[in-house]
Amino acid sequence: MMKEKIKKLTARAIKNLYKKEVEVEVSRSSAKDCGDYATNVAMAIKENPQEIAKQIKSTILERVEAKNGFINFFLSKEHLQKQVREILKRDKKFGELKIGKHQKVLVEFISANPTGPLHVGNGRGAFFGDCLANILEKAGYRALREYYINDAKNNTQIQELGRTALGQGKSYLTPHLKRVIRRLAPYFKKVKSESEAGYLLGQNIFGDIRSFTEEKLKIKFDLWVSEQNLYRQGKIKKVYDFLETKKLVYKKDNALWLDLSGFNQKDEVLVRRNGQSTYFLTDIAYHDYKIKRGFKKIINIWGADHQGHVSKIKAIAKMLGYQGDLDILISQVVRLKRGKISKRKGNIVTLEDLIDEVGLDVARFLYLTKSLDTQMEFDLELAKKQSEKNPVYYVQYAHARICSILRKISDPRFQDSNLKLLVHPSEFNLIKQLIRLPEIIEETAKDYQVQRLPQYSTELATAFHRFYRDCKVLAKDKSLLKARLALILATKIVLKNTLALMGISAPERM
RNA sequence: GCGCCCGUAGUUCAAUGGAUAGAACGUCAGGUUGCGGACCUGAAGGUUAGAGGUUCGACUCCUCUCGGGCGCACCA
Repeated sequence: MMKEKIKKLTARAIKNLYKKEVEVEVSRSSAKDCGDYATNVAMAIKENPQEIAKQIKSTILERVEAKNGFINFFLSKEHLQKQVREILKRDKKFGELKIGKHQKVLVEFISANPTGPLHVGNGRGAFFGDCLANILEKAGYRALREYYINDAKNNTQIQELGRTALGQGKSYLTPHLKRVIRRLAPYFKKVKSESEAGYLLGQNIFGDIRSFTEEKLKIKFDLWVSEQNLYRQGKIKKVYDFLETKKLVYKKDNALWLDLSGFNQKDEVLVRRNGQSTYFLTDIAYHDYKIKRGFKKIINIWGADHQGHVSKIKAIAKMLGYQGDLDILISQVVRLKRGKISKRKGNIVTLEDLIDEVGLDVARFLYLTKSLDTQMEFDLELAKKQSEKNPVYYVQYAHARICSILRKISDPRFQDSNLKLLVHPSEFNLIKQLIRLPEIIEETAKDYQVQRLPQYSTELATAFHRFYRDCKVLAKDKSLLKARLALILATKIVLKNTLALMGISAPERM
């Protein structure tokens, strides 16, 4: 990639001049008239930027300039023109990187409890997790999407669910829950205990969630890990024994506690007075199971209400000897314009309601635009209104526009296009946007700032719409037409790949 | 009280410690005898909550204050 080449060129120049080895940081130029890339290395090492700039020469660079202490790099026209062919050649693979080195990464997300349908808060983690997994795959990792099901018969919430199913519970019955219970009524008659009933009900609710995520959210999990299975397979007991041999377990008030003082955390109960394991113990077992599967990275995406749990699970990972990276991301609260979302209150708006209202593409885009750790407000009415005039459609329209032009071209061959004919500023501007995709993927795979994607897609679409205004594709000149045909085909590829990363469709007509 | 997150344009949100803090929507003013006007151009709109500090340079890092959110269970 460009950045790497420029880094090397600059580092070599510095080595020649000053005989030092330095780490050069190269970024996109942020200001106008400052070229395509820039580095602040001269300021960092307190040397003369002009002196360094003069030393750098390459065919990919038209010129190198020092300005305000920065060194600015201007890509050469030939190099840019060539990139169009590169994109066409790589097609669906354009943007793929090798930085992941085929290492296994686990992305666990949603993992909502079986208390009802997914709400708008779950949507955030859902789309974020799915998109992040897409990006990691594109960056060369092997990403596994996982949903953890809290379905154990031993689980207090499941038991409460069972009481509810048997008509003895005191929790609020959502219409959804009522429906499921009615559906299962004949089975509850045969059930022996509340935990059996709860388990049965839980399985059904998870079944609903599963088909909802697959069919409506278009998210395919690779694995649904069941808490109850962890019990069945003896994983809970095994990890408990491990902690005990480490002498980290002690008894107090007839309960068994985990000593976390070594990690500067409050101790936690593992086994209650009544003999039942806590969620904390099963979660340790679950993470042990994650670790044992050999992931280089483990990414957990949790809701804001689990934030207190983060440092504890990180401590646990250390305790269990995990060597990879454990990243726990907290998705901050999603608020509707009126009131906040809470499962305990009755009239929550479900994720399904939202998607029915604005459509999946719009929903995905609106969620993804915001950084995960800012609280976001979701104004349903506004989203609905915006569904007419909407950033998603803006991007999709660019794709549809290209398809519309393509329909008018009888001979779609582009292999012999003379790309040197692409010389208009709007053409260069468009190409410069196209070649950003690999950089976007690289950065996002590193820092998980997924909101970069919708932002980029908008900028890409803008570059295309401007090109469309300035340059007629269906030109009288046959060779010019061919060159521009190649350019719009490349644009189509990049738009499609970008939208695909977000899980958004690329329509041919709108 | 303690811990984590946040405070940026009228609104919703961006901005690897870098150059003149950017988009979208909204508002106002314009544009095609053109491949789809779901488009394009321009304008107005900011003391980045406030005060200190760190440094060549701070929306970004540190400290304090104010304001909002979320945690702090033998719930998950």
